[in-house]
Amino acid sequence: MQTISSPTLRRLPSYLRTLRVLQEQGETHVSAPQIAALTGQEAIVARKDLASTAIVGKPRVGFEIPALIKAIEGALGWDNVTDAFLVGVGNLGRALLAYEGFAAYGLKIVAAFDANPDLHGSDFADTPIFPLEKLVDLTPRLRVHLGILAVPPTAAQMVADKMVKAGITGIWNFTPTLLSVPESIIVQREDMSVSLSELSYKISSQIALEKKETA
Amino acid sequence: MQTISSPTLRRLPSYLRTLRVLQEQGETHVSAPQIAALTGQEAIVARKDLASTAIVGKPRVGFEIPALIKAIEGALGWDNVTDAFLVGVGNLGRALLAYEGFAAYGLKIVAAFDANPDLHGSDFADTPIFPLEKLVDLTPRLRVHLGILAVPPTAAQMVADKMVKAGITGIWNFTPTLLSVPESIIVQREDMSVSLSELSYKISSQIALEKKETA
DNA sequence: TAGATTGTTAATCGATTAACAATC
DNA sequence: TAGATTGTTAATCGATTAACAATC
Repeated sequence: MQTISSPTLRRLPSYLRTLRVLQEQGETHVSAPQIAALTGQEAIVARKDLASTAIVGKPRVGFEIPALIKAIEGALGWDNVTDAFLVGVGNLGRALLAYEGFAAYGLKIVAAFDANPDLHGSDFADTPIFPLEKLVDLTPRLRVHLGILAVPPTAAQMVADKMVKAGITGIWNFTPTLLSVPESIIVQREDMSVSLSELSYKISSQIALEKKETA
Repeated sequence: MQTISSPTLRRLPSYLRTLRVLQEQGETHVSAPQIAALTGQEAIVARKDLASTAIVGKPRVGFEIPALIKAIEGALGWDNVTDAFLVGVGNLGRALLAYEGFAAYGLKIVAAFDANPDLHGSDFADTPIFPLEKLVDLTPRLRVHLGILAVPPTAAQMVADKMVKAGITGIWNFTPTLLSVPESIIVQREDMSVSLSELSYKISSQIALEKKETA
């Protein structure tokens, strides 16, 4: 199995989204240049990205949409549903629990955990909320391998430790904290400041440019 | 002014966070290798990144923490507060409104907008919520240049058009929709599927590897 | 057939990493 | 002074982009 580069992985979801829309519209085939136009990419980029999923197309015709959807889902591991736990039912946690789009990514949050006793036993967005102490018990019982970390930064490492102890193999970290975990654990950061820094830089560069032009 | 590469921009926030912690702990100086260790980077990466902010350090001693913080904030445009609007007070919108960390990034959400009349006139996290129709009026009056888009995908383009019409120059897009806006408008995507695709791929690669080893 | 699109190889570009002299 | 760290130049690596023959 060839490996897929990170930039390609980050572009595949928008192709997939576009393909699903096209399929709903009754389209049967699509070309790489078409996908590129619909996702704001260069044609050569889309062509290369699709190639990395190992699907083959027909010159002049393009790709069969159902097969291409399957190929991308397969490449991303979104073809079978992954059960996940969420820890931290604050504002962000609730936003994640309520987000209906995860199903399209093969992700299902089957349970949530929080330290606040007032929440225990209740549901949010049809997901039951358990005490944090139950995490270590329930993870192996429900065979969950993915943990979503949405707790305050101060609790992040402590909860990550619990997740590792429980047998979680992947952590989606919505906390700005750098986690120290065993090497075998996969950690994916989802840090808004990372994205905001790019935006701020571009905006302040633009403002600096405008001032220069005015002067 | 030299430009700062995107990978560097994406690493600067975690350096900044670390520096602020060190400052609170009473530290006065820090070296690039120290910062690297605290943020999980290679020493050479941190050294190069810091160099791109144009700050100079002292061999053997490192950098003065207050000066370095100012340099990074300045490079990112986080040194003066940017006022922003948020449109879409759903679960995600509320999570963003309640997030206290934005202040550290020089970002302040001064008003929110929503189509739902039940919300109009009320506050969430001390931020007033206005009808969507007020957006075009209020943007120039409050001199806001940054819009945060947290509406359902179906409304994304329509709201983006309104933002552009109102005079917004930068859009932080939490929607999976590809926006069509004038070239001068800066759009930053914050798409969870992008991050999730990397994580899913790594997890399914790991599982594939384990199966291979077992076989 | 004609020609748009694919698959693939080569060229370019830019970021990462290495190397090392300067210096506090 | 000795040596850790800086600033900077060079080498490496990998992604993007270009080029083009194959093909439906």
